[in-house]
Amino acid sequence: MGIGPIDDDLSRCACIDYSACFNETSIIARTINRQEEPAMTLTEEPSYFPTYDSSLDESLGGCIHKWDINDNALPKVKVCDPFCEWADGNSRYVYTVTSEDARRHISGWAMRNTNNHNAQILKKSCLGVLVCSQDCTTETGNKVHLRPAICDKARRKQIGKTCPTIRCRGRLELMSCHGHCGYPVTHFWRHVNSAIYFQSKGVHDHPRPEMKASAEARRHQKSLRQQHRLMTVSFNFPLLRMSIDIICSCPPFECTCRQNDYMNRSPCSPRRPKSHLTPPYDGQGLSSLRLDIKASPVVRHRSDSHEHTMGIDPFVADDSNFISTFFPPLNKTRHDNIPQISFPGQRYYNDMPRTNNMDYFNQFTQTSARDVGSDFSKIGDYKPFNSISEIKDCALTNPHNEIARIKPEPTADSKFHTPRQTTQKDNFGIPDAIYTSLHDLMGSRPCYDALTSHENEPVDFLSTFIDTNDPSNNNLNTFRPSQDRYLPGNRLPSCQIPSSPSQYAELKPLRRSNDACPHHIYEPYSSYRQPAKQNETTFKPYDMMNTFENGLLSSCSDTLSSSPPEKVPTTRADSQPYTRPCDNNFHKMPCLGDICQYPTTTSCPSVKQQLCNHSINITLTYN
DNA sequence: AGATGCGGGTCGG
DNA sequence: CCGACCCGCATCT
Ligand SMILES: [Zn+2]
Ligand SMILES: [Zn+2]
Repeated sequence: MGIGPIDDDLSRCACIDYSACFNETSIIARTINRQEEPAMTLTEEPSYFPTYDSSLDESLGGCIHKWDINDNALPKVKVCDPFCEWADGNSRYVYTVTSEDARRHISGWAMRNTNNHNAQILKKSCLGVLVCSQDCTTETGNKVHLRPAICDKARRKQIGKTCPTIRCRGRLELMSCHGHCGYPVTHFWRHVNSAIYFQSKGVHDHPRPEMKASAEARRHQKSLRQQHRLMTVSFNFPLLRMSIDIICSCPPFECTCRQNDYMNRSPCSPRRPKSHLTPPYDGQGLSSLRLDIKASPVVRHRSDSHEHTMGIDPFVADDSNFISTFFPPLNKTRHDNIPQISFPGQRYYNDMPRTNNMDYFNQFTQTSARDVGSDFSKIGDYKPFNSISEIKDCALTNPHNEIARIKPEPTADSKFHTPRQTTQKDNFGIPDAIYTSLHDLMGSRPCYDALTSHENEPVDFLSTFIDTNDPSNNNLNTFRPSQDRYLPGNRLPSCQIPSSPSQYAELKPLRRSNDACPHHIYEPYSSYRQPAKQNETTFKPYDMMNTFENGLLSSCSDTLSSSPPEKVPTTRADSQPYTRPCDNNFHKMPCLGDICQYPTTTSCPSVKQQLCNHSINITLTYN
């Protein structure tokens, strides 16, 4: 049989150096040869490759097994074979039970389970490979050889999808395997004699699919994108209601959230919002997360890409960072490397007659204030700002303003005084309706960074974190910003527990579900650190523009990633310590330190996990 | 969601 | 009867 010698060589290669001999040419050659072969039955395996075993030499790889997987008794072996991921041909191996790959019946080929009505022998058949209908070549010069999903349903979804190659309009097609007399190549696994016996029948007549890890990584990316789509913003003017959900990204049935009490949430259900941070709007008081925008054409913003998030700084060195983020000026000259983005309500914004973005900001804030009460007069008069600097001046000269420019009328009715309103905190001139929204959205700290633009501004950053009127936060007086060396302008604190300075856990990407958390979340300081050339403005840690571009907001990790990471030594021994309150209430408070570092002896790792497992879902509803 | 394994059932040779 | 194959279910990651 002409096919014999060829496959003999290939099978030996499969044990030794498979990649060196298995290529497209050999596949074609074998395919042609097999087509010239007379028909054979599937049960005549020994005659299919008559010279296979006898031609093997132990010196060529040790493939000397002559048993068949169906034999009643399989011979015991003294030395097990090294695991072969790309077994092909009529190959047989005996693996040790300590081989994880063997235990899991791993194969580079996409093998699906096949019922052979024999519980003793696990049978799998090859699914082939997904190829591009136009047989395109990727930018790296490779052909598209995707791994078919093992799940039938998932595989059906794969077929027909657009080729992943950029600028290729081809569709994914399934190149089936016919390597075993027209049927797919089959693998057999049998656990006996304290070993794992493997046998392959047939020769794959198709290229190898991508590695399993590669397919899993792609699937993971897909899931991340889907998660971003959840953040899609719907704009249906005029009434906007903003609510915030904490979305759990724990794998279903593996939710670890119930182990924690971060943000005082109840145990979550898979794929369901865990809770609403949004205080329910009762139509009486000021709902901090309720905004209003005047009527406009319906705009639906959908973005599922955030590739440009990293390394782009939309916050140029002017003072309209915050405002222009939400309401960018139409004629503003932007940095060349800054992509022009779309944002929710852009059409309305673009169509709005005005001279600068302040008009829109004022209108935005005014209508926001109007909406927070059923009767605008109950809230107070609104004095529009004339400039961004005025906003900041207001913030600086009125560090404990109740609501900048929105002065509630004195009233005995406490229903108009939500904790947000009565809290003496620096809103940076941003009306509470917006400020508190951002405050809640960004876990306080990014909001602070976004709202300040001069590194030497006196700030009470702590007040931006928490409600200091809350009696449960009294002990926060010990919580002071440090003169942190990581940041220009000493603008970021370094969270440290003085009593255990050496017990900081390096935050590394966690395995499994926590891999969804980008690594840069663990290097928050690198995100905050400014390139030297950008010394005119200190902030850029929080990229609100990209936040909107990405569907308003993705997760805590994304909000902390905006600049090209400039590695900063993370030596913590010399960082300025501050006392981090450790009562239960405080642990509910978002804190930059929560993102940065934790003592290993506290429950902070669980919080760390929370930060990775959760994203914030903002829903904007326009009536 | 998808991988993986199990097993009932069907169909054609 | 055998092997391929479909499908649903359960479990795990
Ligand atoms: Zn293609
Ligand atoms: Zn195959």
